[in-house]
Amino acid sequence: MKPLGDAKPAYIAVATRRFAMDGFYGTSLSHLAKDSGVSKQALLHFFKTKEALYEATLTALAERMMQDLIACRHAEPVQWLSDYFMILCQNARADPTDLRLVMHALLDSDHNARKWPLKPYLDKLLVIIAHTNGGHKMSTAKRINWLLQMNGMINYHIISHTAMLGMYGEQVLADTFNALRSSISAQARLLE
Amino acid sequence: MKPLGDAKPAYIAVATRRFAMDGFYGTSLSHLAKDSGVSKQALLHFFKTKEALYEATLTALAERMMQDLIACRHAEPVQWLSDYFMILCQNARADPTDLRLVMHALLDSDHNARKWPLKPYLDKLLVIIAHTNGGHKMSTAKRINWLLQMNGMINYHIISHTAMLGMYGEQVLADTFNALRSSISAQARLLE
DNA sequence: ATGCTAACTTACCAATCGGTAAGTGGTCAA
DNA sequence: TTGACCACTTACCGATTGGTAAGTTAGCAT
Repeated sequence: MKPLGDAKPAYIAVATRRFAMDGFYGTSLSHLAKDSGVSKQALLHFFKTKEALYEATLTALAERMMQDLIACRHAEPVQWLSDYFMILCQNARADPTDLRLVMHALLDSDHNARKWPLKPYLDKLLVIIAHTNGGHKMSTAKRINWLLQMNGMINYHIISHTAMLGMYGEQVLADTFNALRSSISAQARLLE
Repeated sequence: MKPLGDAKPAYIAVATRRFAMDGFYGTSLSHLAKDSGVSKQALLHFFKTKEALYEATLTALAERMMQDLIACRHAEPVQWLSDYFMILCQNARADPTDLRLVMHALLDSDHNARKWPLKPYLDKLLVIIAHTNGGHKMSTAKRINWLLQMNGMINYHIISHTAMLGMYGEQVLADTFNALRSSISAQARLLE
Protein backbone atom coordinates (compact mmCIF):
# COMPACT_ATOMS: atom_id res chain seq x y z
CA MET A 1 0.00 0.00 0.00
CA LYS A 2 1.73 3.09 1.25
CA PRO A 3 5.37 3.03 0.11
CA LEU A 4 7.69 3.12 3.08
CA GLY A 5 6.50 6.40 4.54
CA ASP A 6 6.37 4.86 7.97
CA ALA A 7 3.14 5.61 9.79
CA LYS A 8 4.63 4.69 13.13
CA PRO A 9 5.55 8.26 14.17
CA ALA A 10 1.98 9.37 13.54
CA TYR A 11 0.63 6.58 15.73
CA ILE A 12 3.14 7.44 18.42
CA ALA A 13 2.08 11.07 18.26
CA VAL A 14 -1.55 10.11 18.79
CA ALA A 15 -0.60 7.72 21.60
CA THR A 16 1.50 10.40 23.24
CA ARG A 17 -1.46 12.72 23.50
CA ARG A 18 -3.78 10.01 24.81
CA PHE A 19 -1.36 8.51 27.30
CA ALA A 20 -0.47 12.00 28.54
CA MET A 21 -4.14 12.79 29.03
CA ASP A 22 -5.49 9.57 30.49
CA GLY A 23 -2.46 7.55 31.52
CA PHE A 24 -1.66 4.00 30.54
CA TYR A 25 -4.66 2.34 32.16
CA GLY A 26 -7.07 5.06 31.10
CA THR A 27 -6.18 4.61 27.44
CA SER A 28 -7.41 1.71 25.34
CA LEU A 29 -6.17 0.45 22.01
CA SER A 30 -9.60 1.09 20.51
CA HIS A 31 -9.41 4.76 21.51
CA LEU A 32 -5.97 5.08 19.98
CA ALA A 33 -7.17 3.33 16.84
CA LYS A 34 -10.17 5.60 16.48
CA ASP A 35 -8.01 8.69 17.03
CA SER A 36 -5.58 7.44 14.41
CA GLY A 37 -8.31 6.61 11.93
CA VAL A 38 -7.24 2.98 11.56
CA SER A 39 -8.29 -0.32 13.06
CA LYS A 40 -7.01 -1.53 16.38
CA GLN A 41 -5.02 -4.25 14.69
CA ALA A 42 -3.15 -1.74 12.58
CA LEU A 43 -1.54 -0.58 15.81
CA LEU A 44 -0.84 -4.13 16.93
CA HIS A 45 0.83 -4.72 13.58
CA PHE A 46 3.49 -2.11 14.41
CA PHE A 47 3.61 -2.55 18.18
CA LYS A 48 3.17 -6.07 19.42
CA THR A 49 1.41 -5.07 22.61
CA LYS A 50 -0.12 -2.00 24.20
CA GLU A 51 2.85 -1.99 26.56
CA ALA A 52 5.26 -1.86 23.62
CA LEU A 53 3.41 1.11 22.17
CA TYR A 54 3.60 2.85 25.51
CA GLU A 55 7.33 2.28 25.73
CA ALA A 56 7.73 3.63 22.21
CA THR A 57 5.98 6.85 23.25
CA LEU A 58 8.24 7.16 26.29
CA THR A 59 11.33 6.59 24.20
CA ALA A 60 10.18 9.22 21.73
CA LEU A 61 9.50 11.56 24.63
CA ALA A 62 13.01 11.05 25.98
CA GLU A 63 14.56 11.80 22.61
CA ARG A 64 12.42 14.89 22.18
CA MET A 65 13.41 16.25 25.57
CA MET A 66 17.08 15.57 24.97
CA GLN A 67 16.87 17.40 21.65
CA ASP A 68 15.14 20.37 23.23
CA LEU A 69 17.90 20.54 25.80
CA ILE A 70 20.66 20.39 23.19
CA ALA A 71 18.81 22.88 21.00
CA CYS A 72 19.37 25.77 23.39
CA ARG A 73 23.00 24.95 24.18
CA HIS A 74 24.96 27.88 25.57
CA ALA A 75 28.62 28.24 26.47
CA GLU A 76 27.71 29.57 29.87
CA PRO A 77 26.13 26.58 31.73
CA VAL A 78 23.99 28.68 34.07
CA GLN A 79 22.60 30.55 31.10
CA TRP A 80 22.01 27.28 29.31
CA LEU A 81 19.99 25.86 32.19
CA SER A 82 18.15 29.09 32.73
CA ASP A 83 17.20 29.37 29.06
CA TYR A 84 16.26 25.73 28.80
CA PHE A 85 13.92 25.62 31.76
CA MET A 86 12.35 28.92 30.81
CA ILE A 87 11.60 27.60 27.33
CA LEU A 88 10.42 24.28 28.74
CA CYS A 89 8.06 26.18 30.98
CA GLN A 90 6.69 28.28 28.13
CA ASN A 91 6.19 25.26 25.89
CA ALA A 92 4.54 23.27 28.65
CA ARG A 93 2.11 26.07 29.27
CA ALA A 94 1.14 26.15 25.61
CA ASP A 95 0.97 22.34 25.45
CA PRO A 96 1.31 20.36 28.67
CA THR A 97 1.31 17.00 26.89
CA ASP A 98 4.93 16.07 27.42
CA LEU A 99 5.09 17.01 31.08
CA ARG A 100 1.84 15.20 31.77
CA LEU A 101 3.31 12.12 30.17
CA VAL A 102 6.36 12.40 32.40
CA MET A 103 4.20 12.63 35.50
CA HIS A 104 2.07 9.67 34.48
CA ALA A 105 5.18 7.63 33.77
CA LEU A 106 6.64 8.55 37.14
CA LEU A 107 3.49 7.49 38.95
CA ASP A 108 3.46 4.25 37.01
CA SER A 109 7.09 3.48 37.63
CA ASP A 110 6.36 1.95 41.01
CA HIS A 111 4.80 -1.33 40.02
CA ASN A 112 6.27 -1.22 36.59
CA ALA A 113 9.92 -2.23 36.64
CA ARG A 114 10.48 -0.63 33.24
CA LYS A 115 13.82 1.11 33.06
CA TRP A 116 13.48 4.86 33.18
CA PRO A 117 13.98 6.12 29.62
CA LEU A 118 14.77 9.68 30.68
CA LYS A 119 18.02 8.73 32.41
CA PRO A 120 20.34 10.01 29.65
CA TYR A 121 18.45 13.29 29.66
CA LEU A 122 18.77 13.63 33.44
CA ASP A 123 22.43 12.67 33.33
CA LYS A 124 23.06 15.31 30.70
CA LEU A 125 21.41 17.91 32.92
CA LEU A 126 23.51 16.80 35.87
CA VAL A 127 26.67 17.24 33.82
CA ILE A 128 25.66 20.76 32.87
CA ILE A 129 24.93 21.52 36.50
CA ALA A 130 28.34 20.19 37.46
CA HIS A 131 29.89 22.66 35.04
CA THR A 132 28.45 25.69 36.81
CA ASN A 133 30.40 27.53 39.48
CA GLY A 134 27.83 26.74 42.14
CA GLY A 135 27.13 23.19 41.01
CA HIS A 136 30.81 22.37 40.83
CA LYS A 137 31.05 22.47 44.62
CA MET A 138 27.89 20.45 45.18
CA SER A 139 27.62 16.75 45.96
CA THR A 140 25.76 14.55 43.50
CA ALA A 141 22.83 14.46 45.89
CA LYS A 142 22.67 18.26 46.02
CA ARG A 143 22.74 18.47 42.24
CA ILE A 144 19.93 15.96 42.00
CA ASN A 145 18.01 17.91 44.58
CA TRP A 146 18.46 21.12 42.59
CA LEU A 147 17.12 19.32 39.54
CA LEU A 148 14.18 17.75 41.35
CA GLN A 149 13.34 21.16 42.76
CA MET A 150 13.41 22.83 39.36
CA ASN A 151 11.47 20.09 37.63
CA GLY A 152 9.15 19.75 40.57
CA MET A 153 8.02 23.33 40.62
CA ILE A 154 7.54 23.50 36.86
CA ASN A 155 5.78 20.17 36.46
CA TYR A 156 3.58 20.62 39.49
CA HIS A 157 2.60 24.04 38.26
CA ILE A 158 1.60 22.67 34.86
CA ILE A 159 -0.22 19.67 36.29
CA SER A 160 -2.16 21.81 38.74
CA HIS A 161 -3.24 24.24 36.08
CA THR A 162 -6.73 22.87 35.43
CA ALA A 163 -7.59 22.46 39.09
CA MET A 164 -6.22 25.90 39.97
CA LEU A 165 -8.08 27.49 37.08
CA GLY A 166 -11.37 26.28 38.52
CA MET A 167 -10.45 27.61 41.95
CA TYR A 168 -8.77 30.95 41.36
CA GLY A 169 -9.65 32.08 37.86
CA GLU A 170 -7.69 32.99 34.79
CA GLN A 171 -6.16 36.32 35.82
CA VAL A 172 -4.62 35.10 39.06
CA LEU A 173 -3.28 32.06 37.28
CA ALA A 174 -1.60 34.16 34.61
CA ASP A 175 0.09 36.18 37.37
CA THR A 176 1.10 32.96 39.09
CA PHE A 177 2.75 31.86 35.90
CA ASN A 178 4.82 35.03 35.82
CA ALA A 179 5.81 34.38 39.42
CA LEU A 180 6.90 30.91 38.37
CA ARG A 181 9.20 32.39 35.75
CA SER A 182 10.83 34.55 38.41
CA SER A 183 11.28 31.47 40.58
CA ILE A 184 12.95 29.64 37.72
CA SER A 185 15.41 32.50 37.33
CA ALA A 186 16.05 32.51 41.06
CA GLN A 187 16.62 28.77 41.07
CA ALA A 188 19.08 29.09 38.18
CA ARG A 189 20.92 31.90 39.98
CA LEU A 190 21.66 29.50 42.83
CA LEU A 191 24.22 27.91 40.54
CA GLU A 192 26.17 31.10 39.83
CA MET B 1 -25.14 -8.33 60.93
CA LYS B 2 -22.54 -5.96 62.24
CA PRO B 3 -24.23 -3.41 64.52
CA LEU B 4 -23.62 0.09 63.25
CA GLY B 5 -19.85 -0.08 63.37
CA ASP B 6 -19.66 1.44 59.94
CA ALA B 7 -17.30 -0.43 57.66
CA LYS B 8 -17.14 2.47 55.24
CA PRO B 9 -13.90 3.97 56.61
CA ALA B 10 -12.16 0.62 56.23
CA TYR B 11 -13.26 0.37 52.59
CA ILE B 12 -12.12 3.93 51.98
CA ALA B 13 -8.75 3.12 53.51
CA VAL B 14 -8.29 0.20 51.15
CA ALA B 15 -9.46 2.28 48.20
CA THR B 16 -7.08 5.06 49.14
CA ARG B 17 -4.11 2.76 48.93
CA ARG B 18 -5.21 1.26 45.62
CA PHE B 19 -6.19 4.52 43.94
CA ALA B 20 -2.93 6.08 45.13
CA MET B 21 -0.96 3.21 43.67
CA ASP B 22 -2.74 2.59 40.36
CA GLY B 23 -4.94 5.62 39.78
CA PHE B 24 -8.64 5.64 39.07
CA TYR B 25 -8.52 3.75 35.78
CA GLY B 26 -5.92 1.28 37.00
CA THR B 27 -8.08 0.21 39.91
CA SER B 28 -11.08 -2.09 39.55
CA LEU B 29 -13.91 -2.74 41.94
CA SER B 30 -12.97 -6.42 42.02
CA HIS B 31 -9.46 -5.55 43.20
CA LEU B 32 -10.84 -3.30 45.91
CA ALA B 33 -13.30 -6.00 46.95
CA LYS B 34 -10.62 -8.65 47.16
CA ASP B 35 -8.36 -6.33 49.17
CA SER B 36 -11.24 -5.59 51.50
CA GLY B 37 -12.20 -9.24 51.86
CA VAL B 38 -15.78 -8.69 50.76
CA SER B 39 -17.71 -9.05 47.54
CA LYS B 40 -17.74 -6.34 44.92
CA GLN B 41 -21.38 -5.63 45.66
CA ALA B 42 -20.62 -4.89 49.28
CA LEU B 43 -18.75 -1.84 48.05
CA LEU B 44 -21.55 -0.88 45.68
CA HIS B 45 -23.93 -1.10 48.60
CA PHE B 46 -22.12 1.76 50.34
CA PHE B 47 -20.96 3.68 47.30
CA LYS B 48 -23.34 3.71 44.39
CA THR B 49 -20.62 3.82 41.75
CA LYS B 50 -16.87 3.46 41.49
CA GLU B 51 -16.76 7.21 40.90
CA ALA B 52 -18.59 7.83 44.17
CA LEU B 53 -16.10 5.67 46.04
CA TYR B 54 -13.26 7.61 44.44
CA GLU B 55 -14.77 10.91 45.50
CA ALA B 56 -15.18 9.58 49.02
CA THR B 57 -11.47 8.75 49.17
CA LEU B 58 -10.59 12.24 47.92
CA THR B 59 -12.87 13.83 50.50
CA ALA B 60 -11.29 11.74 53.24
CA LEU B 61 -7.88 12.73 51.94
CA ALA B 62 -8.78 16.41 52.10
CA GLU B 63 -9.98 16.10 55.67
CA ARG B 64 -6.87 14.20 56.68
CA MET B 65 -4.58 16.82 55.20
CA MET B 66 -6.49 19.64 56.82
CA GLN B 67 -6.23 17.89 60.18
CA ASP B 68 -2.51 17.36 59.78
CA LEU B 69 -2.11 21.03 59.04
CA ILE B 70 -4.12 22.09 62.09
CA ALA B 71 -2.34 19.54 64.26
CA CYS B 72 0.97 21.38 64.12
CA ARG B 73 -0.47 24.85 64.59
CA HIS B 74 2.03 27.41 65.82
CA ALA B 75 1.63 31.04 66.85
CA GLU B 76 4.44 32.03 64.54
CA PRO B 77 3.11 31.45 61.00
CA VAL B 78 6.51 30.89 59.39
CA GLN B 79 7.31 28.30 62.02
CA TRP B 80 3.92 26.70 61.48
CA LEU B 81 4.49 26.34 57.75
CA SER B 82 8.04 25.19 58.22
CA ASP B 83 7.05 22.55 60.75
CA TYR B 84 4.10 21.42 58.72
CA PHE B 85 5.91 20.87 55.44
CA MET B 86 8.82 19.22 57.20
CA ILE B 87 6.47 16.75 58.85
CA LEU B 88 4.53 16.26 55.63
CA CYS B 89 7.78 15.47 53.91
CA GLN B 90 8.83 12.96 56.57
CA ASN B 91 5.46 11.23 56.55
CA ALA B 92 5.37 11.09 52.78
CA ARG B 93 8.75 9.46 52.70
CA ALA B 94 7.58 6.77 55.11
CA ASP B 95 4.28 6.35 53.27
CA PRO B 96 3.80 8.17 49.96
CA THR B 97 0.17 7.07 49.63
CA ASP B 98 -1.47 10.43 50.22
CA LEU B 99 0.80 12.45 47.99
CA ARG B 100 0.50 9.89 45.23
CA LEU B 101 -3.26 10.19 45.50
CA VAL B 102 -3.00 13.96 45.19
CA MET B 103 -0.89 13.65 42.06
CA HIS B 104 -3.24 11.14 40.48
CA ALA B 105 -6.19 13.36 41.26
CA LEU B 106 -4.44 16.37 39.75
CA LEU B 107 -3.69 14.49 36.55
CA ASP B 108 -7.29 13.32 36.38
CA SER B 109 -8.77 16.74 37.02
CA ASP B 110 -8.44 17.74 33.36
CA HIS B 111 -11.22 15.74 31.79
CA ASN B 112 -12.99 15.27 35.05
CA ALA B 113 -14.91 18.38 36.01
CA ARG B 114 -15.07 17.25 39.62
CA LYS B 115 -14.64 20.15 42.02
CA TRP B 116 -11.27 20.08 43.69
CA PRO B 117 -11.81 18.82 47.25
CA LEU B 118 -8.53 20.21 48.57
CA LYS B 119 -9.58 23.83 48.11
CA PRO B 120 -10.32 24.51 51.81
CA TYR B 121 -6.92 23.06 52.67
CA LEU B 122 -5.17 25.25 50.12
CA ASP B 123 -7.12 28.31 51.23
CA LYS B 124 -6.10 27.66 54.80
CA LEU B 125 -2.47 27.49 53.78
CA LEU B 126 -2.82 30.74 51.83
CA VAL B 127 -4.24 32.45 54.91
CA ILE B 128 -1.29 31.30 56.98
CA ILE B 129 1.08 32.54 54.31
CA ALA B 130 -0.68 35.89 54.31
CA HIS B 131 -0.01 36.15 58.05
CA THR B 132 3.75 35.95 57.63
CA ASN B 133 5.86 39.07 57.31
CA GLY B 134 7.03 38.15 53.84
CA GLY B 135 3.71 36.79 52.62
CA HIS B 136 1.84 39.83 53.86
CA LYS B 137 3.42 41.95 51.12
CA MET B 138 2.83 39.40 48.40
CA SER B 139 0.05 39.36 45.83
CA THR B 140 -2.30 36.38 45.82
CA ALA B 141 -0.52 35.05 42.76
CA LYS B 142 2.85 35.20 44.51
CA ARG B 143 1.45 33.35 47.52
CA ILE B 144 0.02 30.67 45.29
CA ASN B 145 3.33 30.43 43.52
CA TRP B 146 5.15 29.99 46.82
CA LEU B 147 2.75 27.20 47.68
CA LEU B 148 3.01 25.49 44.31
CA GLN B 149 6.76 25.66 44.60
CA MET B 150 6.78 24.10 48.06
CA ASN B 151 4.27 21.40 47.20
CA GLY B 152 5.88 20.87 43.84
CA MET B 153 9.33 20.12 45.13
CA ILE B 154 8.06 17.82 47.87
CA ASN B 155 5.54 15.92 45.77
CA TYR B 156 7.84 15.57 42.80
CA HIS B 157 10.56 14.30 45.06
CA ILE B 158 8.28 11.64 46.51
CA ILE B 159 6.81 10.62 43.17
CA SER B 160 10.24 10.31 41.60
CA HIS B 161 11.55 8.16 44.40
CA THR B 162 11.14 4.76 42.76
CA ALA B 163 12.54 5.83 39.41
CA MET B 164 15.46 7.64 41.05
CA LEU B 165 16.19 4.66 43.25
CA GLY B 166 16.71 2.50 40.20
CA MET B 167 19.01 5.08 38.66
CA TYR B 168 21.16 6.42 41.48
CA GLY B 169 20.92 3.97 44.35
CA GLU B 170 19.88 4.16 47.95
CA GLN B 171 22.72 6.17 49.47
CA VAL B 172 22.56 9.08 47.04
CA LEU B 173 18.81 9.16 47.40
CA ALA B 174 19.02 9.40 51.19
CA ASP B 175 21.39 12.33 50.81
CA THR B 176 19.03 13.89 48.30
CA PHE B 177 16.28 13.65 50.84
CA ASN B 178 18.37 15.57 53.34
CA ALA B 179 19.01 18.21 50.71
CA LEU B 180 15.26 18.44 50.20
CA ARG B 181 14.77 19.19 53.88
CA SER B 182 17.26 22.05 53.62
CA SER B 183 15.36 23.34 50.62
CA ILE B 184 12.12 23.24 52.55
CA SER B 185 13.69 25.34 55.30
CA ALA B 186 15.04 27.75 52.75
CA GLN B 187 11.66 28.05 51.07
CA ALA B 188 10.02 28.75 54.44
CA ARG B 189 12.63 31.38 55.24
CA LEU B 190 11.53 33.31 52.17
CA LEU B 191 8.46 34.30 54.17
CA GLU B 192 10.34 35.78 57.12
C1' DA C 1 -43.03 -13.72 67.33
C1' DT C 2 -43.00 -10.40 63.90
C1' DG C 3 -41.61 -7.04 60.75
C1' DC C 4 -38.08 -3.62 59.40
C1' DT C 5 -33.69 -2.41 58.11
C1' DA C 6 -28.65 -2.70 57.42
C1' DA C 7 -25.07 -5.37 55.55
C1' DC C 8 -24.10 -8.16 52.91
C1' DT C 9 -24.11 -12.57 48.97
C1' DT C 10 -24.83 -15.20 44.59
C1' DA C 11 -26.16 -14.90 39.99
C1' DC C 12 -26.12 -12.47 36.08
C1' DC C 13 -25.58 -8.74 32.45
C1' DA C 14 -23.97 -6.07 28.20
C1' DA C 15 -19.87 -3.67 27.04
C1' DT C 16 -15.17 -3.38 26.58
C1' DC C 17 -10.58 -4.99 27.29
C1' DG C 18 -5.97 -6.68 25.03
C1' DG C 19 -4.80 -9.95 21.77
C1' DT C 20 -4.99 -13.96 17.91
C1' DA C 21 -6.06 -15.86 13.34
C1' DA C 22 -6.83 -15.47 8.86
C1' DG C 23 -7.38 -12.98 5.15
C1' DT C 24 -7.10 -8.68 1.48
C1' DG C 25 -5.13 -5.58 -1.63
C1' DG C 26 -1.48 -2.87 -3.23
C1' DT C 27 3.86 -2.44 -4.37
C1' DC C 28 7.91 -4.00 -6.05
C1' DA C 29 11.93 -6.99 -7.30
C1' DA C 30 12.97 -10.97 -10.30
C1' DT D 1 3.80 -12.91 -14.50
C1' DT D 2 4.75 -14.28 -10.52
C1' DG D 3 5.38 -14.32 -5.81
C1' DA D 4 7.13 -12.30 -1.66
C1' DC D 5 6.08 -8.69 1.41
C1' DC D 6 3.98 -4.82 3.73
C1' DA D 7 0.16 -2.35 5.68
C1' DC D 8 -3.50 -3.07 6.82
C1' DT D 9 -8.94 -5.28 7.67
C1' DT D 10 -12.74 -8.29 9.36
C1' DA D 11 -13.92 -11.73 12.43
C1' DC D 12 -13.42 -13.55 16.59
C1' DC D 13 -11.73 -14.85 21.40
C1' DG D 14 -11.81 -15.44 26.64
C1' DA D 15 -11.28 -12.42 30.47
C1' DT D 16 -12.59 -8.50 32.95
C1' DT D 17 -15.07 -4.30 33.46
C1' DG D 18 -18.80 -1.45 36.10
C1' DG D 19 -23.32 -2.29 37.39
C1' DT D 20 -28.35 -4.56 38.27
C1' DA D 21 -31.59 -7.83 40.39
C1' DA D 22 -32.91 -10.67 43.69
C1' DG D 23 -32.15 -12.96 47.53
C1' DT D 24 -30.04 -14.07 52.50
C1' DT D 25 -28.75 -13.30 57.18
C1' DA D 26 -28.35 -10.89 61.46
C1' DG D 27 -29.79 -7.42 64.95
C1' DC D 28 -33.31 -4.73 67.00
C1' DA D 29 -37.53 -2.28 68.19
C1' DT D 30 -42.36 -3.34 68.87
